[in-house]
Amino acid sequence: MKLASWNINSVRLRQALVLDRLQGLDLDVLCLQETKTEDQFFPVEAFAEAGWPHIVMRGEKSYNGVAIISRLPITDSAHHLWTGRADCRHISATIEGQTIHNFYVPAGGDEPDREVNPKFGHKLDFVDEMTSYFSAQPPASSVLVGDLNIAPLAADVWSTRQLKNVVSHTDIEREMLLKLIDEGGWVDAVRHHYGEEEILYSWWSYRARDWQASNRGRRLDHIWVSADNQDKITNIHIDTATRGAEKPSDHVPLVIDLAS
DNA sequence: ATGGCAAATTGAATTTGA
Repeated sequence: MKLASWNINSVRLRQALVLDRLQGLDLDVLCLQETKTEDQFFPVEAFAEAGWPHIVMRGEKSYNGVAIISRLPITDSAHHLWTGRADCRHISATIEGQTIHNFYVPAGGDEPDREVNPKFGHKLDFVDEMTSYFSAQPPASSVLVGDLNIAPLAADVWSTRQLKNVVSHTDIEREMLLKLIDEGGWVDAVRHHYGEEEILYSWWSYRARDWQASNRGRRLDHIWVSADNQDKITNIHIDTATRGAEKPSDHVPLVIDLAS
């Protein structure tokens, strides 16, 4: 199965780009985040006509939103309300016996202090709940993908020193994400493939004059697999070129090939 | 420790992202 994760930053605005990448990357499954579209307006017909008719989504107006687009049948789908909120930050689907979890973890606002910034508290609570959830029911035949909004390793950011107090790379977030991987029973498939030293990014800010020249990226998007899937990883690809598309998302697709 | 931007919504300014 060839599966990708991509924060699309509006699926309606970038519908053509999604179709282009589905075809160009020859994907079986695409997990989207930040679709920013209510379910009734999701462009299901366009994807179905192109050969990806199996779609589950949870969207809302303006914010958040997740979807799983597949050319293989989806035999089950579910979601969980993390931190008790009905926001659209998680959906799961079963495809060819694999349970695929698609997450959009809260960004966390600007100030890395939950006392003055409730959004940061929400983010920490969200990750903490994910840890409890997966610790209690260790994943098997599972894949977890998404925009987790945390770059855990030094080689996941352009400057670990300069981002030390910037939300997404603070010590507490880095520790909590590594704890979630460890206690939740996951393997970071991208690091398993590339090692811990290689500099890897999945997001480049819109604010740079030239994203490629400044290259101040962060690895905020992730693909993890359950331990029993570890030896089934046959390839990992970060589709950096997509950041240079016309009207791009600020995130790029991450792709995994998983042997059946 | 940013910020030179972008998207969606409501009606040119605000919120959110990271």
